Amino acid sequence: MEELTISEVAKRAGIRASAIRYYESIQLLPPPQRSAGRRRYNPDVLRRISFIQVAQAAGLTIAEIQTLINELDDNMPLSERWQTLAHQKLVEVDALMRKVQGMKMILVNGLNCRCSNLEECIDCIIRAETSS
Amino acid sequence: MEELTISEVAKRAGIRASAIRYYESIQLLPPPQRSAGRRRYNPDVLRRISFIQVAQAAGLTIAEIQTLINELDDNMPLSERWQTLAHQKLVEVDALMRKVQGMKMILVNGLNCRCSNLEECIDCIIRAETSS
DNA sequence: ATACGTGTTCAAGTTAACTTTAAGTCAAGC
DNA sequence: GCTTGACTTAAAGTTAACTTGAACACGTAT
Repeated sequence: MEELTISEVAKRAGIRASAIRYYESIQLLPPPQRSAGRRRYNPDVLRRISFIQVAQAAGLTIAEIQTLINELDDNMPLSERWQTLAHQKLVEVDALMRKVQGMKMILVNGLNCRCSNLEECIDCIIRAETSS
Repeated sequence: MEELTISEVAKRAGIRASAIRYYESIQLLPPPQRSAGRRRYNPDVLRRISFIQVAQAAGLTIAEIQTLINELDDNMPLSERWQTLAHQKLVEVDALMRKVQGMKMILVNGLNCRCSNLEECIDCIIRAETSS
């Protein structure tokens, strides 16, 4: 079992060493062993980091990932906590989706804009916006 | 022509007075007249603010809205500048849309998760993620 | 011995778009 | 004359998720 330096872990995970130290400082990663003061990581840490990355990609905040991982005193199984969060987050993500679609509509309207001055254009854009 | 106080403008526009002062400080809004030191607004300012709000809803940053409004030395017509920005922004918004869809997929997978511990769940989630 | 590369900690900086706070001004009502 | 409420400014604070900087330690190659 080869131990990894922090920069090796960073490289393999595709993040910066400073991010790893930050995760450790907020208890998202457990403190690793040290050799001459330097961190030495078991390759298992890479799975942990992958989890963090997937959770972030799903829209969970670091704070939410923390409670997901660290609430050991809570006897709810992990899958249940994950599902609870996934449920909440799906509501947020659906709202986000609608917002992005709204953004797109405004922009597409903007592409059809033929106004020559600000006053005119303001009315044109607002008309397009409120009529949709 | 009734002039409005800053709090009346704020109320009608649905923003805070501090936001209006901020917009003025960064030249997004022109400095209004003063009466006894207090700002007095022509109701026209409400159209300006609507424009800012629509542009923000379209995903433009304040900096982008600034260049859109304030680049008067540039002889490109407003509609053209707006279209250039809309074009760029549509690319970003499409990327955002794909990201949000990715978020949703991860979350829906999460709802099917039946893992009982972290190790198992990490693998389960990452498997679902990488197989999609 | 010394320079180098990589590591360490802790505090402060980054970004956007405002908000909050502190300290002071002003007109009107009592 | 004094209180009240709305206003003014400039500077500092907010949020998330890190990054950067300063000052120092360590082991290895020269």
